[in-house]
Amino acid sequence: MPLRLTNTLSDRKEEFTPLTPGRVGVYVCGITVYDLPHIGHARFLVAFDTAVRFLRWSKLHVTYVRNWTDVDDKIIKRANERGEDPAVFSARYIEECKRDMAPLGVASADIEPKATEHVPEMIALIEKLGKGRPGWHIECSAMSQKYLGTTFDVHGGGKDLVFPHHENEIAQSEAASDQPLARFWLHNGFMTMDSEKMSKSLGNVRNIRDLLKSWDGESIRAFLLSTPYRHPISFNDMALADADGRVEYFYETLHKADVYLAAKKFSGRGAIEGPTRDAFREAMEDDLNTAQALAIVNELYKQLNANIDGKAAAQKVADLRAEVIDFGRVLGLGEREPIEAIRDRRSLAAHRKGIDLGWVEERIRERLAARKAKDFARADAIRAEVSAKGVELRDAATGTDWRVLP
RNA sequence: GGCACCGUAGCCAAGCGGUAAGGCAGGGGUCUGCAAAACCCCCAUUCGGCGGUUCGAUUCCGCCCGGUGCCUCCA
Repeated sequence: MPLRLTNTLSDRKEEFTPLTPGRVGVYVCGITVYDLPHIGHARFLVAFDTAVRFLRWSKLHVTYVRNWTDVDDKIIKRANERGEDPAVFSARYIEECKRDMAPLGVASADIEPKATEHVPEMIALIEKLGKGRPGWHIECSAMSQKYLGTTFDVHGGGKDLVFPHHENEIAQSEAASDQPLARFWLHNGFMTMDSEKMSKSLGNVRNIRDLLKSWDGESIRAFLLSTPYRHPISFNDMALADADGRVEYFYETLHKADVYLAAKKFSGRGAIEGPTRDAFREAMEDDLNTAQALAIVNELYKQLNANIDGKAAAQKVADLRAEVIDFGRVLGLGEREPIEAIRDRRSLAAHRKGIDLGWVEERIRERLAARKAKDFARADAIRAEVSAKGVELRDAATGTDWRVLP
């Protein structure tokens, strides 16, 4: 089945074929940098990052351009309020944005043009148009044309940009070039906060940096992918906790597989040509349905667990492991070294709940001694003690591990 | 007022013409000193309501009810 994308121009799913076979040009309207990025920014960044990952997984050569709008009235106003040079101000916020995007697995685009560095191009476009006005989204018209040509494959952005930003872009670009601007227009749906609009006046804007104090960036990404990119998505702590649990499950399973394969002294490679691969591809080909893709990945993780529990052949376990890793690369989930991810995530969770790591280790040592002495009453008392603090002890043949309860 | 979108099990959420994915919660089981984790089984005769089109509708059309967004250079 070919890739089908919902094109805002026609408001329907259309079969996607690149203008130049094998190559795709993607332009996404990026962030206007006057504050820290919020969860709504995370939504579009993750959505298009995933789209690009999938195109590349599909063996297409992608040129991904995502701009930084680093000059506009809001930026100038904000910089002036702080007595700062607008250029210095916006440059700083670009760095802050990058810092917050990294934990969400959002990679840099191939080209990240800045509006301030393309003023001559904007002026040239305006001159072509006759009477023109700086602003009116001319920056995206100028930059997309420069890096991707007058007509390119995909233009993306938030739903709010359909009008007036993208209408203006089309009007001025096409007036100047007499060619269609982009063939496919993709718009991600809005993020609401508990089904309510996220806005400064309502005081419910959540920036990524604050969220990262409590949650693993990958959990935030998993939450964002749990709904198709075009649908509205409602932010709430329970949905985030669900996503966090899913990421936990992924890494626990991967780690279990690693331990299993190491015990079997398996050093081969897994093959990734299973029937599930087709199902996964079809889900993504259906307008990048990450929710469906995630369900398929989940099913595969379950199989991986079942095979380990059932003491399956190492090759079978390695195959399944290779497959979940492969799909994970498209979704940007489960890409870290499992043991490190588990450790980092546990530290974050412990910090969130105010649990002292050293204290837990000490309790585990005490309990281990009690268990060796067959003093199970004492061992259970220690379990209850740490449990009261939100820590769960997990006994295994190799020793006692622990986790922070959700 | 104009224009969109949404309403699927207790909760989150796919599917959008062929007879309801997945997750959480819940119930039962295997395993376990205890406890988890993991796995297996169960959990919507039904998709806001009423009509219509169709051999067949959660999926298309109309109306109604409920929720949200845009129409101010907010992703």
